[in-house]
Amino acid sequence: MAETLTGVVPPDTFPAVRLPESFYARPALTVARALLGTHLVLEAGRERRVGRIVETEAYIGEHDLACHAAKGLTPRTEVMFGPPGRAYVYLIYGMHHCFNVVTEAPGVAAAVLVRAVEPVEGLAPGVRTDGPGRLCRAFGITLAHNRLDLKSSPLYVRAGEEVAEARVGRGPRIGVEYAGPWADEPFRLWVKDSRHVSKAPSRGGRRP
DNA sequence: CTATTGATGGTC
DNA sequence: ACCATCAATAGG
Repeated sequence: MAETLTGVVPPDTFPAVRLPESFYARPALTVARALLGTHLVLEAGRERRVGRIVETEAYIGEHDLACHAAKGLTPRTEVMFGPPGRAYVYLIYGMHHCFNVVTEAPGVAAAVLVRAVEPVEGLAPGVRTDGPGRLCRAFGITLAHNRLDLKSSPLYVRAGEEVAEARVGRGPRIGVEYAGPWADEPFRLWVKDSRHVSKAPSRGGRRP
């Protein structure tokens, strides 16, 4: 297996494993589903960190009030208006980073938030990778990775094992209650039998 | 220039 | 339930 060469294999020894731009050039919800089971990879020097994506959320465009692009074209959202297959990384609450992949054709501002991965390689035992902030912390993903092209940079996604439809869970996105009717859209997807899916705060549990 | 606000997560 | 902590955004 390639793993036996970890640490001595130059970056881009296996460029073919990268998902092509055509993978990302589709509606965000389609990409969010297709990303389940794929591998997020970050090569930093001799280190390679890999996680199997088990939870995603789709932000489908400017009309989606939960999507940052609903603010229009700004310096922050510009990358979402650009070509598909780029990274959109932002800082939230002053301390956590969130990693997204840009989807759809240029001009359509949509993205998929990667909310959780299962450790596959290069991640210290016990380090949690459930939750968008925790997985970025584990990988070392920061604003320095914003706008990177996933098909030509050390940060990319490669094909993984298929996830059968029966194993896909679906529900409302987390933390977007401000988005009115869009908060209820079931644009969050996860692998049902994974222990590494983030624990979603229960909505609707609030009593008057 | 100042004010507000989070695609969160840890702690109480 | 509280809150740490700052980039981006809206508004003056």
